[in-house]
Amino acid sequence: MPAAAFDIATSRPDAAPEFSPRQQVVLQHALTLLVEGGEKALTTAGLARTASCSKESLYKWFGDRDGLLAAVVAFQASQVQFPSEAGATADAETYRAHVAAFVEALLGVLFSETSLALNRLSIGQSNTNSNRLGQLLLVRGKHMISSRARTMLESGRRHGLLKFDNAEDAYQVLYGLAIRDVHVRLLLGEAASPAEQDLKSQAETAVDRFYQLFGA
Amino acid sequence: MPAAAFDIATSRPDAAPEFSPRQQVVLQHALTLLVEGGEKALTTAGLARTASCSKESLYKWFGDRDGLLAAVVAFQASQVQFPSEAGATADAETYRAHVAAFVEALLGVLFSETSLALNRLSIGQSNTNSNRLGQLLLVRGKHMISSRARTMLESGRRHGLLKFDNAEDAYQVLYGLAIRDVHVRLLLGEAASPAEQDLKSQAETAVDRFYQLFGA
DNA sequence: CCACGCCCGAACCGTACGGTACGGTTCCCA
DNA sequence: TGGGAACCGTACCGTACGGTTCGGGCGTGG
Repeated sequence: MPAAAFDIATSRPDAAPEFSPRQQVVLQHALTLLVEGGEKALTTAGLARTASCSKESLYKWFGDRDGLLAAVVAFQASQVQFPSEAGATADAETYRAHVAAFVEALLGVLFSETSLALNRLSIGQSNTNSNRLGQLLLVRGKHMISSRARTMLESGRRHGLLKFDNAEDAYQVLYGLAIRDVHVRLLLGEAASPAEQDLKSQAETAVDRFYQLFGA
Repeated sequence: MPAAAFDIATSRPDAAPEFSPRQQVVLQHALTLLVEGGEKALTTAGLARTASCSKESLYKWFGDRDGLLAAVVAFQASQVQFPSEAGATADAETYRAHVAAFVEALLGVLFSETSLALNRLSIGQSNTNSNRLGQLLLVRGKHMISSRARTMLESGRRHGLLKFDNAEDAYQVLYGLAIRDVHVRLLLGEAASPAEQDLKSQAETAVDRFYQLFGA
């Protein structure tokens, strides 16, 4: 076993994996294969052919197929970034707009084909491999977003715009109002309805209802 | 190809598949294997050994492995049933209790290991096989429940207990308030927190918030 | 100019698993 | 009692894919 094999499980979640440019190109190809054909479409031979690299290099870089999958997840997670919260002090309207923009961005990420493909992959593997992929997706994806959301909501509370006891709880409600069962239905392969594709208005109504529950 | 191969895709969704008792036993074994070890644990040879039947019978009954998986989904869907709505006329408190009971039952089903295993399976396969499993799960599972929920909510509206424009929309909100992102987190392999395991209180708070939004 | 390292492409190996074939047993029904 | 249907257990086949090995090309540094 090469010592340089990719092992995200033991690395710090905030440590950047720092893939080489060549590796990033290969990982992007892997991502494309995954989005197009699901997990079974991502074979080592197929990726080597598509990305014009050798299987030997794949195994040198990523250790084994599981390492490759983990690298794909980590790579894509590193690509996603949310709009950083603008100035901390803001009036009620712009704050609410910030919240709506956050929700819209969240919907945009979760409903993207890339995110769906990676979620399908991780969920499909979640009862094998001691579940590395699921943990990875949760830590690098959901938990990052959740912590970002909590600070946003806490800021709203400090400014007297929102009222709640538990920021995590409030975020979960916001999430539920926005996502409902659409995420799971998309994961199962159902196409989004036209109304569900209008992310902006979806976000608006979710924030409307959120303010009915938690507005000060 | 045997003409009797199991093909749910062309059968009416409300037509009972009617598996023979022997087949039901085998399907129950298959379900157990799936819950314990995920999809890769369900091999034709393994199932034949576990269920003490021959691979030849499996192929005669279900056509091929995909037919077997579809049969497992259909079988389990036929096992789940919700508490049928009690008397149509009810005062406000018992109606609200009905809604809470419905939500609690919904949580109980969705968070069960069996449901999670089948959802993982269907999601993992959702970009192959022209997506039979996902369709099956949606039609026999989610859509059934959703239609049941809509009639329940419509009844509440007729009795002047709830107020909304679109029953489907209202149900989606109720779903989102109750499930939030717990379902996906469980699908990804994260363990439920103690609070999340208290289905009754989870359902109560969800219904509380639902009434804040849609109570008459 | 040579040596070394990196990498590509292709051939190769082992295995796991889907699917099939077949002999033997049990049970039903004429 | 004979024949057939259903079924079990097992052996078998083909293939796809993860993983390894090897030869050759290309750039770099001494």
